[in-house]
Amino acid sequence: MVYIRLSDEIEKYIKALLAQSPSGEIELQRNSLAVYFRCVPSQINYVLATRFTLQHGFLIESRRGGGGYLRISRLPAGTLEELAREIFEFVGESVSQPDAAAVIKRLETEGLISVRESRLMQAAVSSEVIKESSSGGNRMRAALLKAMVAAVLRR
Amino acid sequence: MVYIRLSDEIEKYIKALLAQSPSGEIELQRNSLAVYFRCVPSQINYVLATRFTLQHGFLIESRRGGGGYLRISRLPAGTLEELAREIFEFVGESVSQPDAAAVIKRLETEGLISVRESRLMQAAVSSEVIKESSSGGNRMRAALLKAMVAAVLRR
DNA sequence: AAAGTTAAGGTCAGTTAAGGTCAAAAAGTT
DNA sequence: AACTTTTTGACCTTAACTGACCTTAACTTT
Repeated sequence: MVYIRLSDEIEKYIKALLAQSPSGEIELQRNSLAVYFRCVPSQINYVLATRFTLQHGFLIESRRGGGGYLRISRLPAGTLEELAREIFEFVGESVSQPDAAAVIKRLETEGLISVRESRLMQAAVSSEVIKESSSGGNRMRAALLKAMVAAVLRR
Repeated sequence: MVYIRLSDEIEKYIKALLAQSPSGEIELQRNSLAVYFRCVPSQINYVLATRFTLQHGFLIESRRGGGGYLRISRLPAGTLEELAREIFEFVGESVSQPDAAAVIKRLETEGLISVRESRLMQAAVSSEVIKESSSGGNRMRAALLKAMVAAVLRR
């Protein structure tokens, strides 16, 4: 049971830092973080790329060279309508399962949908469900996700 | 001839673990289990597929890759859940759109799901969504509906 | 000022560690 | 014998992690 995923630890650490920051923004150095977690620096990039994307509601800015840094900011919550529009834009004709999951998770953490609703939607876009429909799973999932967002949106 | 069926042993083992878990949910690794029972890993999938389905009252979630796991949860038992079980039974491998709609409507009038959740589910099983996936829409819808009911059910 | 050095962060391909799928062989049942 | 269930193994996909190599910026030296 002791499968400590380094990536998960780093994710938690960054989120804790963010939670403590009143501005919702932190600045840190990739190398220092890597030293702290005794890992290779590119591990940090992996974590950022898999858990702190725009879809997850985060913005990463950085600067190279001497005195370089990573700035991670939590994007401010919009209204359900705004977010929905963004999501429609992003989803387009096709979404992967992880992207869909990130979007739903974001809706939940923004408090726009309940935990139950989140689970509902996650279930609907899960790979197990999608693979039942032999055809282009991603295309189908996109239609599904959009329809569900629209449903929650409806007054 | 009292041959010991490996699958039965694995089933018993998992159920014992579940019984000991206060949350009704356990997380384990397929490989470790396979090593424990000295069998091929895919044997675990067989057991899960034949004895831990939604109809049996279990929900399987999993994650691949490094640090992957199998999460097995027992769906809560009670009168409400009886209904869910009935629905799984009724839905089976395939449902029409009107049947699916009726099922959802029933869940709503029984007070088991909220109006929003109902709309969510209706949206998901709507014909427009389903026909996006050219293949057997009814089969797909069945899987979808079952997964969603399970999702709302889960504690 | 130009060149060199050092201190960052970025990319990407490769390795390892999981779980998933499927079809065929084996075992058991009727 | 025919049928069903179980078991196996070859092959696949995904996630985590690593290291070699690249780019950019600041600092130092000539």
